[in-house]
Amino acid sequence: MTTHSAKPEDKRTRILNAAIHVFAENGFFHSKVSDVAKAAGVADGTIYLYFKNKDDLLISLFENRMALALSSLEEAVAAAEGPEGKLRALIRRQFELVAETPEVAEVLTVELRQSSKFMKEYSPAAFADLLKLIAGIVREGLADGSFSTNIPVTHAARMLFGLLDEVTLNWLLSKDKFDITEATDWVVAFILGGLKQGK
Amino acid sequence: MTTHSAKPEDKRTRILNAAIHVFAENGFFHSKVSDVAKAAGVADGTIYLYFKNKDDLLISLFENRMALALSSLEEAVAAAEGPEGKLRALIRRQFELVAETPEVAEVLTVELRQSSKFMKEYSPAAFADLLKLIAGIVREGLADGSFSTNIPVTHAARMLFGLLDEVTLNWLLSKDKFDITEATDWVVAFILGGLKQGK
Amino acid sequence: MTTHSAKPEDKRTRILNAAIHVFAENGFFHSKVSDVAKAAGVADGTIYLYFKNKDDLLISLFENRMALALSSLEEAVAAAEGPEGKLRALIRRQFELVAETPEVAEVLTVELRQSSKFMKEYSPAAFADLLKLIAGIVREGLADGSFSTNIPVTHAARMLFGLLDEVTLNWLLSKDKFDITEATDWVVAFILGGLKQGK
Amino acid sequence: MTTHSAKPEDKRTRILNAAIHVFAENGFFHSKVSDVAKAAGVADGTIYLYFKNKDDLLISLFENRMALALSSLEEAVAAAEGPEGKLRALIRRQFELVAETPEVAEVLTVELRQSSKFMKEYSPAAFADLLKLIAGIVREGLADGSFSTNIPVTHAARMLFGLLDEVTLNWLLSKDKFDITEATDWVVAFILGGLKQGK
DNA sequence: CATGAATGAGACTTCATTCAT
DNA sequence: CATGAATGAAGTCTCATTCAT
Repeated sequence: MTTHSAKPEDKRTRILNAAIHVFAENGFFHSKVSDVAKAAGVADGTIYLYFKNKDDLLISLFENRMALALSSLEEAVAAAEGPEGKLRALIRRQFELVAETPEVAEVLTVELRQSSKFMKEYSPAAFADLLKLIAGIVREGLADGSFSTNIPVTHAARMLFGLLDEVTLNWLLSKDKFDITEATDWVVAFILGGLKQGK
Repeated sequence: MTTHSAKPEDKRTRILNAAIHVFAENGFFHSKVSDVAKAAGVADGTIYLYFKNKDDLLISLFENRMALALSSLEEAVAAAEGPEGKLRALIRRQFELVAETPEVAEVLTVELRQSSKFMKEYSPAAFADLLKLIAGIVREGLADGSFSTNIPVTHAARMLFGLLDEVTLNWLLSKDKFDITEATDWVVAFILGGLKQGK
Repeated sequence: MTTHSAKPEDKRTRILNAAIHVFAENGFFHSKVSDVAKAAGVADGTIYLYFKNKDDLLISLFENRMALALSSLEEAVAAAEGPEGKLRALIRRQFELVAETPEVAEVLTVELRQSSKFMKEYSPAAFADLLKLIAGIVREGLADGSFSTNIPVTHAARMLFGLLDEVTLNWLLSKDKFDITEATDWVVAFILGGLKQGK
Repeated sequence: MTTHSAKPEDKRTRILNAAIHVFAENGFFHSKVSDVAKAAGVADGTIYLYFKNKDDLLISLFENRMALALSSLEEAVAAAEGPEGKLRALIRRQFELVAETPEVAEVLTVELRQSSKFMKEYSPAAFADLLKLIAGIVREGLADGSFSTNIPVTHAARMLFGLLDEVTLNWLLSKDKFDITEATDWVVAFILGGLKQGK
């Protein structure tokens, strides 16, 4: 009756997964802890055995999922050749992730902004790492001559992130989802050539 | 005393201004209606004479401020020459607005995203108009040969918006604000030339 | 533009009439003073020039309408011959009044009970007068031998009132209103002969 | 301590009992949910674990108490012989119930009328059953010749109910309560013989 | 007299969190 | 470890009443 295999970790994960669903559906503020508990199939009080409070649940979720996303992106980048290839791989993988787990993307995209404002101090480590990943590619491109710009690298990285972020959000909110491959092409083209590409 | 009696509009405006402050400071969900009332120097109940409920206050605020921002941006664009000039004017004015009224920018940037998720259906008309403004410039540039890209115009416009949006957010959250003029230059450079500018 | 003929009394009456409508529709507790004002075509504050507060409005309304109803009932009774005739006249007039002004009946029937509980001490004078009117008929009937009962007259009067009251309420709440003449016949028959009439 | 742990039903019942007290004392509209909670010895929020809202509390109370009263009345009627005996038993039991639990009677008598107006559609099932019980006795009396009237049975039943209801209310509001036995006698006499009894 | 914008006390209700079992 | 009934603080909103015009 009781599966002994259910390690504590399992339950923590189940709660996080449930939280993703619930937060993606209703947003963090409109979500009730008891909804998460119900979705996770645990009692309300159980949440508090694994998380300090509701905020901690959101933060843990960010950390958990951003780390996952980041490593997936890093993996894709690592497997690609050259700055342009890496950039394309990064963007493509990002869109793949979004398409595979839109609920995760929704929470990360929508709630993170809100929260990083509130908890002001808070900004998930993985977020900084993502910026670093992007910056690294840009830096590499500048070094080997693939890219050429005098925009400070960190700012360029942020702009790239914002661009991806917005396209992601747009995709999440749109009814008739556009095609990921196409999206990748556009974004890469835009990033590489700006509005003067082909020139 | 100065102006003989406060017209209704005055009070509504005062409440909206107060709401901007309060929402920018604490975020919409952490703000209490009574805080807005206090900041506006009116009784709690007075809020409800001008707005249906707390949500309506936020929506009204969006509508009001986005319309103002939009007309300012349109004005700047209208005064500029050529697609590139217009693009630069748009971006520069955007950053000027952000620098002048960071609280407004904060609410529009942070809360709007959250809200466009919840009120899903809701999206301020002015937001669509802003996208149209951007798209118009891009289209003009494509027509006269200033720009050249095969990215669909609406998607390009969205990407431009996301890029601006993110840079804005980054500026708002950063402690040591970067210089607007520089920001304008970077962003324009990035948009026009992408990472291959100069090539 | 201003009809000078609108004597203060007119406005007071207008407010009372409006209150009848509103209270009958929504009940006293669910009715807003501003609804009454709107229905009366006056400003909210004007209500307070004629009535001390919301409760006073209800009380005044009771007094006003019960007095009207009472005098109508008294008139009907006075015009009738003999105890039986008077009883029948009373009952018939009661039903006529109910049919003519159901809203008034509704307020008097439904709200008065509630109120006589709250305002415990309060009980409109006209109500006592109505009981007296009924008691008088009973007493007259006992004196001339038309009636014969050893129930104390005041209690008999109360029972008669309750019976009428309930039939009235039933009529008000029922969809397919029964015929007044028939109702009169039944009630008179019941009162005169009880369940053993004809015996 | 006595009974090991309070079953949920216990707490629900405690709240209902508290509500009776509070509503009888102040009336439904003037009663605060927090007053009921205080009287029940529970937290405000606990009320909402057992009842949807304040209105539901009142409705549940009606249903609960009317059902109890009805079964008591039915029991009394069942134990009596013949239509007259049953009628007398019904009336006597009604007055006994009122004397034993005047607060319950007060709520049922005063608030029910108000409510059946508001919640218009709402009318407790037990109320209809009570009318059926009365109608059954009348019908039985007509069948065996104990009673004789050409008033439609359902209307007769309603009149009987109204009569009882009013006498009950009168007793509740009067200071020097009359004697139940006498009241039973009067009412029975009135119902059986009308004002012409003895004839 | 009349207005109606403004007030602000207070009610209902929600829900994060606790803790006895 | 897990539960989920209970808590009670806190927030939104209503509306009777006032008062400056």
